[in-house]
Amino acid sequence: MPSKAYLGEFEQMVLLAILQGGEEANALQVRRELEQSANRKVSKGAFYTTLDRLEKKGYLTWSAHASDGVRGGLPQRYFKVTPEGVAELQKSRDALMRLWRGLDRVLENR
Amino acid sequence: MPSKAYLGEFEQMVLLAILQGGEEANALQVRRELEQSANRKVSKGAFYTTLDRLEKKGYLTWSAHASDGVRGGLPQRYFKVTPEGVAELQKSRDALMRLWRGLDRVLENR
DNA sequence: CGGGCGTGGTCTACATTGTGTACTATACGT
DNA sequence: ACGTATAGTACACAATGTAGACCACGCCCG
Repeated sequence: MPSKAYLGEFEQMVLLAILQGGEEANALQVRRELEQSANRKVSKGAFYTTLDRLEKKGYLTWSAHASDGVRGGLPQRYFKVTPEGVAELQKSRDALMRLWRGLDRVLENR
Repeated sequence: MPSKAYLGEFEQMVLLAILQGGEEANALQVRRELEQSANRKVSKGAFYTTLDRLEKKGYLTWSAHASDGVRGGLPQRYFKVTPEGVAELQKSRDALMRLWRGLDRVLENR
């Protein structure tokens, strides 16, 4: 019984930021991508909490890789969006696309 | 002091659905638009609650027009997105645009 | 060679947003 | 008049968004 719920606004962005990193994106990379693209501050709490919830829902998986050479080098988490995650992203995107249709005049930010 | 918070996923859609109705969209119209475009059921509760919250934040305004001729014709609410609302929509849209960039291969739903 | 500091990551509490359900009020039709 | 469909309201609760304090680890310094 797949998802009855929809991706939240932030969840969506997190998933997208992971995809932007290509296969296996590491946490720092993702966080940076997020802050840049969305132009907003992302606290650790917000970030990891969301990540964990997305995992629980099956929209992403992760694995820990030893981070060598870096200060305080703990194992880092590397993320990957599952096909289910991608599917959800598609759904959200489609809906937005439809709702934006014809509103370019209004929404175009120039 | 403008918005520190971001539009939620559903809030965004509601605002967009109003815009789709042109100037002054009436509730029923908006709800229908929403259900169609987002392909999801929208309960009255979800709908009006969100509308009220958006109003409180200054992203929309509304007025009541007598609905003539219809069964049980209560005054109906007509909605209008404020410039602030539009600005928020733009922000969200821009962020998503940036995050989608280059992912067409992955996200294209074919 | 041991303690401070800068890491990445965890936990937890709380605010905001998303959602359904039961209820109100008002005219329409009969 | 009265039942009923209709638009909208009230309220309760679930899910998501968010920050901050915390923890464990290894590098660096003395």
